[in-house]
Amino acid sequence: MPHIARSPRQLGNIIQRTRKQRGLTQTDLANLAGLRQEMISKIETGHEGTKLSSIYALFAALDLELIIDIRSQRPAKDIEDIF
Amino acid sequence: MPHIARSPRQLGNIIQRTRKQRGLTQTDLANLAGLRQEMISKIETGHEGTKLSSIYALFAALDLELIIDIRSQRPAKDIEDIF
DNA sequence: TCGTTTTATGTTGTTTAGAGCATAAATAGC
DNA sequence: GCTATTTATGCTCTAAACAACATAAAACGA
Repeated sequence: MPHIARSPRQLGNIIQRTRKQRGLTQTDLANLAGLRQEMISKIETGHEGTKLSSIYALFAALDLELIIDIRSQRPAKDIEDIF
Repeated sequence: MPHIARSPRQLGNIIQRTRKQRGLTQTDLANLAGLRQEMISKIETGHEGTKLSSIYALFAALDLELIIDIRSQRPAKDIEDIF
């Protein structure tokens, strides 16, 4: 199921949730993505300055995909990722 | 219609296309997003090092939304954003 | 074609990401 | 509770983002 990431904070939450679903620690994920554990920690807590390359590295490691859409009026269902 | 951005390059293409649909120049968009025209140029051509904050600023200005999904087997239809 | 607008490129200075390492804080298991 | 694991914080250093300004290159319109 797709998740809307309206902020780095929400993006971090989604990454964290996915990582845990995969049974990975921050260190595991860091190794998979070629990053460091400290950076995963920052990203998961909503770091604004993260680079695109880091995000894509994480997505590849977690098998996630980035989709862009028009911020239209969506079904109320999507009020799920608020925090 | 949603677009998959599998790389900064594709993300840049989507941003550029949306900007033109809105009838904006790079300078217009830069002003809207609080960035500089040179940066829009780099982002649209696929700059890997762009910061999340810049991407979100652009998305807000263009009324775009970021969605995360599992990179599952999608309908072949989505072979549209390849370049 | 010429002149204008738009986009790409280049430079310098400042800020910050991220590596690498240490360690503190928090969490989980017993 | 205690211990081990995991996550968060703090440090220095190097590389790179971004602002700001200039200007070249490209695209557009009469």
